[in-house]
Amino acid sequence: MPELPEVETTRRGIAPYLEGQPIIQVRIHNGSLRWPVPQGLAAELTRSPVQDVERRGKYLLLNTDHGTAIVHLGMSGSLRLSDPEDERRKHDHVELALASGWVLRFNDPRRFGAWLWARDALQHPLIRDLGPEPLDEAFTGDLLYRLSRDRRAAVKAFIMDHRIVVGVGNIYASEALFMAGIHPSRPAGRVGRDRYRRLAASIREVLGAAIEQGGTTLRDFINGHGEPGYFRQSLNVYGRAGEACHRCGTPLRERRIAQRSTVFCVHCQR
DNA sequence: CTTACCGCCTGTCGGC
DNA sequence: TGCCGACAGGCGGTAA
Repeated sequence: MPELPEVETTRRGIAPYLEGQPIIQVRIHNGSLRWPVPQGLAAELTRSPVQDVERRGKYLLLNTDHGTAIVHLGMSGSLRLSDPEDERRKHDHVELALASGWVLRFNDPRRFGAWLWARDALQHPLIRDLGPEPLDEAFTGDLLYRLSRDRRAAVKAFIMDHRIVVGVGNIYASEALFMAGIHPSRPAGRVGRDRYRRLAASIREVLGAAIEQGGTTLRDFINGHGEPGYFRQSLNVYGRAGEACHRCGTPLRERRIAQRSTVFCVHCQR
């Protein structure tokens, strides 16, 4: 499941192959994604090259001089560069043929992903109201503290709300809460300033480490070149229900919080 | 305003 | 071994 580190890993993998490179053809094999792929996408993308590939939260922004393709990987989406000789795979829904000969292919079995077009991506409704980037300086524990006053929802749901901070999905929210020693069910408004400072630091740390290791591959995540990420071995709680806590040995518990399975240590997280 | 929940979709897994 | 239902989940949308 692509979260911020996986999207960033993808961005780094594909950017050098896309930037400044004319797109000579766009093929849409199945435009029935989360939203229909807009009719005009192919014409826009072939009009002028992508100048740079940017990331905002979990959105990839393929910026051209006249607009931006907004790409989201959803749950099961991936982008990979391939040789045009290589056969198209099942669920390769969008293909960009580059002047260099490479083909960028978007594969997405569950089709929760998206390809959209915007003149001004930062003003697009999906992007406009997003909170700060967790690796930017604007993201601090004090910000979390301020925004969480009077909130009764679980702190885990709070940090997964992308109006608060972007890019923190189910895996890394669980990991950051473990690292900070905060119980995921605790109401957001009942976490103090110092603990939010620790939580913000944990979020930055876990996301940063995951990026360095090329993301987490559970089943299907691959980077822009079809390779897995190696952060999975660093996970302390996610996917480890019933196993011993790495810190104290207590068996980890699993609970659904805000419709998401959540693993935590009752001893280390309060 | 906040919070809770639905549903999109397919692959995988456990139970029988 | 094969079938089937449950489950996974990012996230917008809607209802309360």
